[in-house]
Order: sequence, then structure tokens, then C-alpha cells
Amino acid sequence: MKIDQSYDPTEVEAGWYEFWLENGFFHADENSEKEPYTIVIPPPNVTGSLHMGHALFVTLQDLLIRWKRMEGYEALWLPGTDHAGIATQIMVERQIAKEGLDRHQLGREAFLERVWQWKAEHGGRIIEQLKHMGASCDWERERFTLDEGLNVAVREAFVRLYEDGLIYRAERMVDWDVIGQTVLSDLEVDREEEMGKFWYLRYPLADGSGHIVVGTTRPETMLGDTAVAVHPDDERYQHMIGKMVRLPIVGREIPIIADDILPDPTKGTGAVKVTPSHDPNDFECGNRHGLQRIQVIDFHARINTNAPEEFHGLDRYDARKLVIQRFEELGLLDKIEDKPFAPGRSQRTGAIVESLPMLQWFVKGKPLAQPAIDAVESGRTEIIPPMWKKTYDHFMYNIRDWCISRQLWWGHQIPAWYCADCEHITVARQDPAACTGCGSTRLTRDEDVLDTWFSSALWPFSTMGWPEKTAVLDKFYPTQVLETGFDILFFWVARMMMMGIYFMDEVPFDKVFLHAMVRDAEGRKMSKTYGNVIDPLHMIYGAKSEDLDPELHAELLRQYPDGVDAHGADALRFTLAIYAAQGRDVKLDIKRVSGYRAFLNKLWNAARFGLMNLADFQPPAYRTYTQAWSDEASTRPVVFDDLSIADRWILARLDDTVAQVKLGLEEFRFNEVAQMLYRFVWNDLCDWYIELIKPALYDTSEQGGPTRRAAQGTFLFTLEAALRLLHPITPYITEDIWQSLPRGDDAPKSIMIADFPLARPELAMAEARESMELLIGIITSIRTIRGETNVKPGVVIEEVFFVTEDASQRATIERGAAYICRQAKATTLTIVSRDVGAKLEGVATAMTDGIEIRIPLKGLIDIEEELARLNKEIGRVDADIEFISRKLSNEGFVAKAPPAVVQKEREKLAGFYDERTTLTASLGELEALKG
RNA sequence: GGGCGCAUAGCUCAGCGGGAGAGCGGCGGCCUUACAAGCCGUUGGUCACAGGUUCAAAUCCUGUUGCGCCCA
Repeated sequence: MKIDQSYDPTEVEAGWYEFWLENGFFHADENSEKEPYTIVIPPPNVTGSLHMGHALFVTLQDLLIRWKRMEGYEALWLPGTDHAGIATQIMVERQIAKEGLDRHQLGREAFLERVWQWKAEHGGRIIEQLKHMGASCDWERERFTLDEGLNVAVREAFVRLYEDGLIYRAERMVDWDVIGQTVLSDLEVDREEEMGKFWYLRYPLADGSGHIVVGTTRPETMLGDTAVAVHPDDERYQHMIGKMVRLPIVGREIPIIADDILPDPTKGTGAVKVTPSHDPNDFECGNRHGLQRIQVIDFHARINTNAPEEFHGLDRYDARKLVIQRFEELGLLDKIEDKPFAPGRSQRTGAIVESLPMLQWFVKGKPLAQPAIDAVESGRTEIIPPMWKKTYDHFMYNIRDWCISRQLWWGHQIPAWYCADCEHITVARQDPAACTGCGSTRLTRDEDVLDTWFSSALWPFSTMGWPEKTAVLDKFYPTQVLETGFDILFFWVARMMMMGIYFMDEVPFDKVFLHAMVRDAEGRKMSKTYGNVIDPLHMIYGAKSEDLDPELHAELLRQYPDGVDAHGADALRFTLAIYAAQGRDVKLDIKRVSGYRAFLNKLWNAARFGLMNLADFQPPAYRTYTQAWSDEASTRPVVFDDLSIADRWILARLDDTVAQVKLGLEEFRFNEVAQMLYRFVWNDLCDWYIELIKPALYDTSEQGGPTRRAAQGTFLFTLEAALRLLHPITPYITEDIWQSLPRGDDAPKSIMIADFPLARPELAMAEARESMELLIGIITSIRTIRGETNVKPGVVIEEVFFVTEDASQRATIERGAAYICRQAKATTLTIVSRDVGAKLEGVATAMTDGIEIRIPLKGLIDIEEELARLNKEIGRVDADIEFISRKLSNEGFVAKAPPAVVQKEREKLAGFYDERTTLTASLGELEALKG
């Protein structure tokens, strides 16, 4: 029974994770009879390292899993990582660049070997870091989006979608990442408005009859212009439609066409240049009018040989300068305006993407989206918080085909083979020997790989062995909850819904809980730019100033120049949980983490106090004292009749907390759950209960035996239950304390496999609650008088009088006299009738619940202070009286409000009048005494 | 341009139809043998603004302003 004097999170947390692992507590069994509860992890990027976003999701998911595991479910938390195509490939490309190599020199096979090698060396880091958060994942089932089993799943999915006509290959305008050297899906392109220029270029008519001015944000693309478009209704240009312009610099003659979609007569000159190869809208326009496509910008964003020679090889921005220069020289640059525009940037590389027409693979959106829309509409899958449903719907209803091919090597290679002898494409589960169209063996496999999100979309079932019909799938699919950030609602959640329904004929999850973003204390995104990054591991283990990156952690260093102390995973988890109000960003302030570490220290010391006073307590069998309250009295951990008011009260409060915690967890109100537990442990258990039972615990006389044992039993029971309630949020400290508590031989090996507390009606004990609340009110009132009238803390008040005619109040005061005397430092309590009370002279007066509390001054109370205090109290009561009187004089209120409400107001008013009378009398009397 | 969210104490946020709450901070007092990472007491608010519904609005509706996010 060891327990150190103060809470050291690093020491407390050491060892328990290994203990849990060694005992296999994280493993879920597909053959179990228990009801399943499954969460699949949002697989973190294998190149990544733990950040606060991960810390938040680990906290919430582990909390759910641990809770359900304790509730008796076969809880599976299925972990893994994501191969993150572009990010990983770029990382390794940079590595080999240092050796003066690029991937093409190395070759596909050798390059992939290098990536796998990198993954073997560094890929486990994020997983190890998750473990430091206490994640109770079933590591035996850890998966990687690129591992063998998932490859089978991806190929199966691809082939089936292709066979069903939902995957197709076509030439479309796509977004090209000029740094990543790959196509992206539209979701991977961010648009942010910035200030740019708008150039007005003058194109002369070929017949010399004039010119037309077009506006553009990208003058360099004029090298590939194949038309000028005007709106058919635009009167300014009626006479020009059908004429040709001679493209300056290039010399090509291109037509002026009428198009009712592309040109906006209200913008610029109303005439626009059309470059079908370099702009998606122009591309569409080109298709409508059968325009020629001339690509002048290549995959490296350089001008190619389709443009005049002087531009060959120029970067797009250099080409822009030269185009403008030439227009100026030709006198064809009309004017330049400042204009905001929003270039597309690759989310991965930050490169400004180039729109190019390319032959790529796509997944059809609409047919897959409809069932996914229906699933949410019908409530089969519930999105929490519900505000996200609209966003989900909007995306789904407007879904576009998804470009899934990527010009990368790191990923699932597309299972499509092109024939050298015919046009046929062979798409197959197994590498084919011959073309299924003509039988030719001259096949070449598509070089490209699939978007990483394609494999992620299959995650809820591919990780369970699909396409095999496995027992795991049978047991654990569909999953119960998907918990992730709202930022990947489209990327991941929506696509899992579509694929899950398509391949499994059943939604992948019952509920989707979307958490908010973790920001800094000021609400800014955590980023290198702001230097406001907080590393979860720094919070857990502490960080010396020399361990902190002056750029990344600039803000932290400003706040804590000497570095930060260890706070522990528990404190971090508790902080994130209590911050996680639905729909609200987490604005993480380190001071709060420290605050919750203080809370855990409080819990630690409560346990320490308990252990110091439980040495001689023999707890009954574990299952008895945790569960058997409803059984016959003899099996209860304490003798019910011996329970004090305080004991009964804390049991009732515990029971209430248990019920509310369960409700809160079920509704994903994590912040409220954490708040309730905080209040229960600190305010109820520590501030009141422990203080109240100290006399009983310290009384080791034979006579005090039963009361003492009742307090011991109640305290142990309450603390133990509180630990179990807290365990899902703060697993380490609860395990550590729990293992030190006296408990019977039949106790489980770990708190994490103990039962989650259940609310028990027989512990509700409303009457004990009311009594204790009355006593707390009385004690607080006396303390207030002491505090405000300058009674020295050490001074004992000899006599306190109580005036009340209420029999049950009198009984409560009598029964709680010892509590009042100790907590308020008084010697004797006397209950008197109203008549007698009125005759008391020279007393300080307070009122609570209609009880007058009167303390004789006898030189210990400062009269001036008491007068001030009374005046303040009277002022408060007056305000109350006025407020309620106004309410009651409102005829509408009296007539229309529910009678019970009106009655309550009347009673309150009467009470306040009584209170005022008493207080005023005291005031007058004191003034007389003084005067 | 369309959609969503937020605005409550000095700070961070709960509350979302019946008299404004917490934590931190501030102030005053305590080393009381679990805890000074603590204890006791206390001070802070026309609940963004303007209308409306209701007997009753921080809470529901409409509009305005400001901030944030998503989509085009």
C-alpha cells in the first residue's frame, strides 16, 4: 500500500501500458459472445508525428472504447496507418535527392524498396506516439493501407466498380500538381483569394476592321488561345461574331464565337479569350464549339514547343512577363487592373496547380452518393453534431466524379493493362497473362497508382479481411462509431459511406462523431508560421527549453522560457475531453492542462488520505462491494444502518453522477462528463465528504467502530467507483490508484476490465441529500459571517443559535450538529423558537433556507463589518423581492403561467419577506447597540 | 455568390423557454497532520445590436454588425 506524497504523472504513468498490453486487455475476440462495439481508427499518415489533432481523437476514441469495454462489450479499436501517397513519396524523393538521384534514375522497383525501407525505419513512430497517449487499440490487428490484405481489397473494389461501370477512363480537365508531378482530385486543391492583376489585351481583327479587348488573369495562356468568346446578347460585339482575330505574337487566326455561358457581359470587357487546354471553363466552351486544343504549358509549368520559339522552356511566370512585354511593345496592352483572384493550390505541395486535359481514371459520383444520402436521411447513420448533416448533403448532392489515378509510384498500382495490339483495356484481380480482348500477350500495366483515399474509403471493411467473408467482419461490421475531424468529412467519411454501402450492402458505421479543430489559446491554427505549435509529447513528458524548436514553439518559449513541466497523458486527455464541446473548436491553453493536472493531484491525495485511513479496513469481496447494494444487507460493504448523513449524501451524489455520466457519454457530451466528474471529485468528495468524515475516521475507540467502518466502507466504495468513472478519460492514474486500494481476491486484474459503475436507485436517498445540502448551507453561512466580520480563523465560536419552527429542519440540525461545529468552528448549537430567537441580543444574523442563524457577538465579531454585511444582505433580498413582486403583479403571469410556477414564486416571495424582517430587525438592534 | 457556425464575467468556455454558471484570474484571510499543484471567504455580466413571438427570452423567430469555416 504505497502511495507517494504528491502526484508525479511521469512516475504514475510508467509501466501501466506495458501491463495492459502483456495481459492482452486491448485485444478483441471475434468469437466472443459479447455484443460488439467497434471503432476503426482514422489512420494517421505514416510519415506523420503526433500532433494535437491526433491527441484529441485518441482521447475521445479511447474514452469511448474503454467505457464500452467496461460496460461489457467486445470492444474493438482497430488501428493502423495510411500510406499517404504524395507526402511519403516526396519525403523519400528528397532523401534520394541528397544522394544526387531522382526516382527515375533509380527505377520504380528500387525506388519503392527505398520507400518501404523508409517506412520500416520511421513509419512506426506515429504508432508508438499513440501508445504514449494510452490508446487501447487492438495492436494485433494493426493495418497499413498498403499492406498485402488491403491490396487485395483495393483490387477487388477497383475491378468490381469497373465491371459495374462505376469506374471509367476518360480525358478530362484535371488539376495537375507541378511540384508533386501528379494529378489531384478537386478536393485536394485549395483556393484562397489573393491580390492579383487583371490584364486587358487588345486582339486585332484579322480583316483590319478594328480590335477586341479581352481581360485575363493569366496572359501567358494566350499563347494557346483558339478563340475569343462574347455573349450572344452582348450588343457591343454583335457585329464581330464570326469574324477572325489575329492572335498577337503567335500570328494564329482564331474565331470570335458567341457563347452564352463563358463570357459575363458585366465583367471586364465582356469578351474573353478561350484557351481550352489551360482552363476548365474554356475547356468546356471548347467542347461546345469544337475548338482546337493547343497545349502550351507542360507538366513542369514551362512553355512547350507549341508556342513561338522565344518562349520555349520558359517558366509560366517568366512567360507571362514576356507576353506582357511583347504586348506593350506592340501597343496592344490596354490597361492593367488590380483584381483579387483565387489560384488553386495543391494541398500537399503548395504548388499552384495547372489545369490540363488528361486521360485519367474516375469514379462516378452520383450513383454511389444516392444510397449514402439515403442512409443519413433515414437515420441509419447519424451524424453528430447534426449541423454537419447539411454539409454532408450538400457535398453528396453536388458530387462530381472523383479522379483516382495518381502519377506516383507509392501506392496501389492500378490493375489495368493496355494491349499493344488492340484498344482493349484488361482490368483484372490477378495479373493477366493475355489481353481479354484479343488474346495478345503484349500487355503493359498502367503505371499510375490510386489515390490514397481510395484505399482509405475501404478501411472499415478492408481491415477486417474483406473481400473474404471473415468472422471478424461478421462480428465487427458495421462499426458503431466513426470519430474523426470534420475536415475529412468529404475526403474520408463520405467516401467510406459510399463504398461501405456499395460493397458491404450496409453502412460502415451507426454514428459519425465529428470533433472540432485544436487551436492555440488565441484561436489561431497551430502552425509553424505562428510558432504556436504545442506538441502533445511535450505536454506529457515536459520539455526543457533546449528541446523546443525556436521556430515551431516560439509562443511556448515566450510563455515558458524555461520549458514546460511534465503534465502526463492523463491531464492532457482530461483537458481535451473537457474542451470537447460539440461544434466548438478546442482553444488549448496550457494553463488549463496544468489546472487539470492539479485536479489529478487532488484525486491522488484523496486516495492517499483514504489509504492512510483504511489500513485496518477489510473490504468484502470485490463484486460484493462494487455491486451488491441491492442484495440483502449482509452482503453490503457497509452496515446500512450505520451510515451517517455524510455517507448517505456522498452515495447519493455518486449515484447521480453515475447516471449523468452514462447519459453524457451516450450523447457524446464529453465536456459535460468531464465537468461532472471534476465537480464530484473535487467539490463533493474532497471539499465536503472527506472533511465531514475525518472525525469518524480518527475515532478509533470501540464505541466509534461502527461509524468509522461505515465511513471507511463508503469512502472506499465511492472512491473506487469514481476511479472507474474516470478511467476512460484518465486511464493511468486511475489504474495506479486502483491497484493500491484494498480489494477482495475476486477483483479483476485491472480497472480497465472492471465493470463501469451502474446507477442504483436504492442509493439515490433524496432525503439524505436534502439534509446534507441544508447542513452545507448552514456551514457556509456561518463561514461567511466569520469571513466577512473578521473573526480570526483560529477562533472558536462558543454558541450558535438557530431559529426555525420546521421540525425536519430542527432534526437535521440536531443530527448534523457535529458537522456544523467542526466545519464552522463552533462549540455548542442551540435551536430556539421564534419568540426566544427574537429576544437574542447582540448577534450577527444570517439566513439560509428559512433558518435564522444567530451568532452572539461577544467581542469576536466586528460590529461595523456586521452592519455592512447586513446592509448588503438586505440589499440583495430587496432586489429579490422587487423582482418577484413585479412578476407576480403581472396579471398575464398569474393567469397564464402554470399554477405550480406561480405558487413557487409566491412561496419564494414570502420567504424573502421573512428574511428581510429578520435581517432588518438585526440591523436595528445592532445599530442600537452601537449607538 | 450560396451554406454552416460563433458572439455570455478580465480570459477560456458551459448553459439554449421560468430568478445568470464553472475554471482560471483578481481581492481578503489561512502552512487546519490527504493535497500551498492546497483550504476558507469574496469580487466580476443591459448574456453583440435592433425588432418580434410569449404571461415569461441568454435561450425561439427575423434582421443588423463583427469573427471563423465550408462550397462555388
